[in-house]
Amino acid sequence: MTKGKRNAEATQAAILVAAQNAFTEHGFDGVGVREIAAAANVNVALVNRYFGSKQGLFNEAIARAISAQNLLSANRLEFCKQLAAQLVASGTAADPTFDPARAMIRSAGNLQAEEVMRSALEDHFVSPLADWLEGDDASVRSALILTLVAGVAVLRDVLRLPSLRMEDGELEKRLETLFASLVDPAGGLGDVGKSDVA
Amino acid sequence: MTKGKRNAEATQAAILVAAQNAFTEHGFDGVGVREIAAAANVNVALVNRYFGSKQGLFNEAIARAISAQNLLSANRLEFCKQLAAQLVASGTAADPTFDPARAMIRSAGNLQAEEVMRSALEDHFVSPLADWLEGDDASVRSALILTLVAGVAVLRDVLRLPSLRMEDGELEKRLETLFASLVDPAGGLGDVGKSDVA
DNA sequence: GCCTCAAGTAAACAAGCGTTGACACGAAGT
DNA sequence: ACTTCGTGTCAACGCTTGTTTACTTGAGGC
Repeated sequence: MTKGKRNAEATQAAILVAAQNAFTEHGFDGVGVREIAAAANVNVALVNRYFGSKQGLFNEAIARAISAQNLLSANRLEFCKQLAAQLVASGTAADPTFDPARAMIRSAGNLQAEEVMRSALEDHFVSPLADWLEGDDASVRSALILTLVAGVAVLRDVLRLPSLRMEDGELEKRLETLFASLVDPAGGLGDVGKSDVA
Repeated sequence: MTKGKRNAEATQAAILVAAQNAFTEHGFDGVGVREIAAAANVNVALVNRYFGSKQGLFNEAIARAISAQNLLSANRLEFCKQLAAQLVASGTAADPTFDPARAMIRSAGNLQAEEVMRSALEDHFVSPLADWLEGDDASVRSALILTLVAGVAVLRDVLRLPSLRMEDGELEKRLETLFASLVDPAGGLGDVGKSDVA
């Protein structure tokens, strides 16, 4: 099957991988199809042949990424720990890797890309997570968990904000705590009798 | 001074406003200088004359916005309330308005824009806020507050994630709680049941 | 009036973009 | 051997981009 030459499957895969890496680093508008094709050692025209358009390629890239991860298997405490750990660990790879979060943030300027990302995140992240949370305002709490993930992706992985790139230990602990307060249906909400900040 | 015609000051202002609105809606790469000039009822060449380049125009737009807001005057509780309220209120204006957060998110794909935004946020938001917080890990806590702001900007204002666009009351309450837990140096960290105030 | 310089205009530049159609290759089917 | 068709190549299309150059217009100083 994999002959190395004249193999459509391998070519499509190569294009997809190159596109994912490129989108991660430069976003949808920041990279051209010629660059992607060159990185995949493939002719430009093949991008349009196999994926219809640059937009189609982006859609496919996002779709593959979203449907490939599942964090909901662990118990509630483990979920918080794993999510926090994964967040502070991301962006540490030396060689360019596909990071869906970064790719999405960097493509947030494109209107069509926004649409793809909205439905992908709502259907494959917020909604399942809300079901799993199983409490009051599960929808809002789920969305707020994604909010933290997105915020970290923006400031730490994309903008590389100095304050978020050191003291990883403290950061991870704080994130874990925040997640925990959102996983718990009560979650520090309730009456303001105690815990007063003034 | 303001004669309506052949007024350099007014022209620069018009270009800047048009640019701010355009960047808010389409991001740096999503809008052309011709569109901006047209929206400002101004010739294209004047953009480069008065701001040097499209990049210079963007820098000026961000710089003006960042140095124009200050939320740190209130006490700690009020700060949380105001920030949460401002977050859920943003993006409700009917006519196009300049929203620095949205403009930045939508421009996150551009490398030079990233640099401007990084230093602007670090110097004029995270750093002052960290000083104001005055506790252990003030830097991390400050950055995490901005993380929530950025996350909401991404998901609610840019991607318009359905889950974050309803139940505004609950959302605001939850955000306020999260902010409070980050403003408080202990902030739910450490052993359970304690919430000492400095 | 006249001169001068800032303010505004028009047109073109060079480069890049996504996309497409016509063509060459190469292996499999008969 | 010859046809067939999926695969890959090449060159160009039309369009948009940011920027610049040469030019025209307008208002104030003398």
